[in-house]
Amino acid sequence: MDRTDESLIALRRILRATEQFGRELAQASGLTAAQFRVLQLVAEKGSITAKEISVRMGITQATVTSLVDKLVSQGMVLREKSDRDRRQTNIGLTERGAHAIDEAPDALQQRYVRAFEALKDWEQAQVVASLERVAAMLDADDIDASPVLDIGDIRGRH
Amino acid sequence: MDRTDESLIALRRILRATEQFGRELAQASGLTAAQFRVLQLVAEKGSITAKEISVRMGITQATVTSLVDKLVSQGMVLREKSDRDRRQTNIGLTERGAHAIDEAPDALQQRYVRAFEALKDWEQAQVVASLERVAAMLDADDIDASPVLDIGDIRGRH
DNA sequence: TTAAATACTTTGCCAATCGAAGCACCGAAG
DNA sequence: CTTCGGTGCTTCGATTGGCAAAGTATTTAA
Repeated sequence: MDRTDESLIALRRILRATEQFGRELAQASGLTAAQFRVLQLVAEKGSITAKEISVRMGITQATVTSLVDKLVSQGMVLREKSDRDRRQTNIGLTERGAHAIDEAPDALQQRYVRAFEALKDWEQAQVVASLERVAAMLDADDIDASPVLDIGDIRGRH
Repeated sequence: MDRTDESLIALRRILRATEQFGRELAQASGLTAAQFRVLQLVAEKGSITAKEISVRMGITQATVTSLVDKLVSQGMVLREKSDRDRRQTNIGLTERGAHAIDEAPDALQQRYVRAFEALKDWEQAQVVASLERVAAMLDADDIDASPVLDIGDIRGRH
């Protein structure tokens, strides 16, 4: 088996583990993975528009609306019309939301974080470099958006 | 920002790109990502039971049934009662299924594969090593849950 | 002032997934 | 041979995430 296959297999393992991760998170926090990601974005920016969430997550606004609905009904975030532009809705974190962020992820990432931090310094550096490299190789957006000519030309219909 | 965060961010990028990947695959092949994974398992083993699919994919049998239903209705696979144990259903690949496997994935992995193969030898080695390491760190989770025997019982509430 | 663009919501749809309940079948214990 | 608990699968009813299209405000350009 060649290296390419090995790398694909490892990738698949990563994906699989992560899916599982997400399901456990759902269990543990009462939030689903998608809802949690929204919550993280809100927390990260303090206040954020639906539009920006949709762009950052790569989903449509309609979907954002429905995710935010769920978070609102759980009291995790709240909507507020923007004053600057009254078409916009700013989504902000509540106490509960902040609390959920603090609690939930910890349990989930802990294992990975611990293992990662147990690596030697140069090992960590190597892992980060490799992950970033892989991310770049996979990231279609990069390629679409970049002026690079040699890749992806044949792909056609998008 | 510390290395741990960097690695988590890169991981997230990988996941996101992969989701996108899946959606493109759905577009290109008429199969969804989940259906495609089932198809791959069938192809890999030649003939496989629903149970085994559910274990390998980490989903319930109910879900497998519905995925296989869709593949059957598209003529990609077929069901056959096992002779050895008539409770079991063996799921086998059709011509069309085999064909779909040959066609679809290629177009999709191409981007990654090309980029990967463009790396220098030592870079490839490093990427593979890092991915495997990360997979192992994430999988640790599985190890808790996966003594295949007790799965689904101990974990209880799902 | 009016028309086009933008930000969001609503509606109606589909896929993936689950748990619970049901059916068929196997194997072991009588 | 009959009965009964476990196993493999399907059915049913929900929920979530996701999308596209149409609708509602609101801003901006003409």
